[in-house]
Amino acid sequence: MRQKSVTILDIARRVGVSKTTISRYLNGQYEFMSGETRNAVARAIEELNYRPSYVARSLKSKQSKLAGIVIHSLENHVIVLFLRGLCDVLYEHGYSPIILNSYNGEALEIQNLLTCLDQQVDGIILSPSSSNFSFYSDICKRGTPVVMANRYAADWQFDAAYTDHYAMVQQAMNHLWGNGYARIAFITDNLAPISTKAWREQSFADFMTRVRPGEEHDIFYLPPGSQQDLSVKACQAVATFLQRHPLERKALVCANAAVLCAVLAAVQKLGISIPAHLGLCGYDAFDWGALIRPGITSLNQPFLELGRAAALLLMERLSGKLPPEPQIRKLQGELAIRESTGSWQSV
Amino acid sequence: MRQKSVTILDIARRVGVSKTTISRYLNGQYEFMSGETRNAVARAIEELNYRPSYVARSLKSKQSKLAGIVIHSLENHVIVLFLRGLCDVLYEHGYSPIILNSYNGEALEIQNLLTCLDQQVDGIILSPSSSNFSFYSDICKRGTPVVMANRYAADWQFDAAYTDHYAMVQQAMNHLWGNGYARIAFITDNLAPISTKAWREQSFADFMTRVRPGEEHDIFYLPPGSQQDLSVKACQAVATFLQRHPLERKALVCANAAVLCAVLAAVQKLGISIPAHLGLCGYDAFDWGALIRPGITSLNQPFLELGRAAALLLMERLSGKLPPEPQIRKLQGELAIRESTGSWQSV
DNA sequence: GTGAAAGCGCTAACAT
DNA sequence: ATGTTAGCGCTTTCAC
Repeated sequence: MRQKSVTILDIARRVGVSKTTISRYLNGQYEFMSGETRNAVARAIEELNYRPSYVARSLKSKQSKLAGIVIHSLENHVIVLFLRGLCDVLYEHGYSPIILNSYNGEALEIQNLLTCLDQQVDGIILSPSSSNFSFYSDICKRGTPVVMANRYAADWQFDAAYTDHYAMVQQAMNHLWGNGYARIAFITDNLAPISTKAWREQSFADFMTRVRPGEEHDIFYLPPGSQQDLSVKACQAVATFLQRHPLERKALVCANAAVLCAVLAAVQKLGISIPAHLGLCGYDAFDWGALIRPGITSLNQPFLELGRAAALLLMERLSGKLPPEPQIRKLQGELAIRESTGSWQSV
Repeated sequence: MRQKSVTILDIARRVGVSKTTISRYLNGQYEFMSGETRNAVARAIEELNYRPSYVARSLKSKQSKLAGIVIHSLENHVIVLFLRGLCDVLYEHGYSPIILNSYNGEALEIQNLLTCLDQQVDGIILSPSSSNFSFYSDICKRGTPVVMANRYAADWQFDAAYTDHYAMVQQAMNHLWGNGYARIAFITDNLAPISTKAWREQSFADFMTRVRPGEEHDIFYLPPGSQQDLSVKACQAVATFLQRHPLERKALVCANAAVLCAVLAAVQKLGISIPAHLGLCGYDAFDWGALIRPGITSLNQPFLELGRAAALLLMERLSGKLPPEPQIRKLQGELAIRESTGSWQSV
């Protein structure tokens, strides 16, 4: 059975003052009481093991000290870095995160946002499942601050923290091209029209247009589907690419970790040797990128910092110290160079 | 500015009934109103876009629909599986998780538990940072149900969901011994005295005592420290083990993923070939265990199911349908067999 | 079938 | 420096 909890009134009675004084004490307004009562209150709180109720507090003051985290998916393991980054700064500011998984679905995402509002969160960090934002503005009208994370659209009127995917892919392209890979292909999947994925592709296309003006780009799309399907399609893509440019040094840039995995499976199945036959650059292949032989060169998003930045942005917004315009925090990723994009050995 | 939200009173006024009726409607007590009013209320709620406030509700009824998740650490990537499992069933039951990271620290863990109580969560799922439970019973006295996850101690008076590590290690030992590995060593780290880690060691020791009665066990302890330190110590351990039994077929069982990584680094540095010179069995090496060449045989904990089981246990406890005695859900892990424990090729 | 009224634990405007 | 009082939005007892 739930123990009857001690309230502000119990403290007040014990000290022999009114609830107001206790409330003031709790809110640090010590200038409104004598040092004597202040001590007495402190002692009573200690003795009765009193803890203020956030629920009662937020009913009145509209401050729940809760932050809603609505996340597109909890499928990818690296997302935990993002979560940790969030937690790091939320805790520091006395906030607790309510984590809601959208399972990559828009309907659930909306549900989750509503749940946040229902629970009276002070602010929301939204890592959206798509770039469709029609509903988000509705939420915004409710007055709860929203920070967009990991995704971005120029016409959003939201604070946002995201990775500069364009710059990341440029970095990889420069590295590959500079290392003598004359033919570079891009391989991506065809999932939801996500802004950041489009950027990666655009970045690739822009680079190729610059270094090989007028030529068609080697770009491959993996259809949505099971891991199995993906791997079959990846085989075809890799084989096609290799045949298309028999005499030149080739490299493949993967648009994300799932695609990378499919390509790795394909490479193994086809008996292709990396980087001898094909250079390979992955995406978000953190620790395991280094464990594999050969090590996989990878574009790594700064997930921890992304989480930190998003949470910090929310905290700043809640503090009211930010100008009213949406604030943007664009973070740079890192190219971890390993053997898979090394020099050409022999075919 | 926060938009003034529509309350139960607004609905009541619009329909021309009292707050009570609306409240009854919200709680599904339709037997207390005419079908007519019932429809009218439904319409008004729809039209005014009303959403009940969980905060107000929980102030009165002590039901926040919040579950506190206090997790020992957010460092390991696989923990996300556990979280997802939790979320899966919490959402299903209309609960939202507040996730609190203890950063492997007992003080923070206590903080987190208090935060849970402060936020009036209906129940807590605690993945403890140690087996020291003196404080937990205090929490329990407050009346908030607690489910222990991932750790277990026989004298805890808590519901619990955890992996049967003893059986898992036995599985690995049987596999190795059956495959002709005559010398099997166990390598673990020396961190917090965690029940589950002790079991793994015990399971190893019991097996060895059975198959090699009277002989000393090959067991190695890695000291706490940086990734670097770990790797140096792992080198020593591996080298020692190899020298100790020059003529026999040898295998190493790693107590967890961190140790496995250190051993992999050591193996690479020492130029040892797996499984030719040394069989290797990891722990919790999920996807990447299969990507590495050779693939790493691994004992995998059922994290997703663990999360599900813990959450389900909490839901059942909250429903009041469970007998008062602590309930235990012991889950079986799986041995994923790959090349690293394959047949002996040559030395 | 429906409503009035008290109150959950706290805050804050307005006294004194 | 401290108290009175009226809520916050909802639930619930009791009355009609």
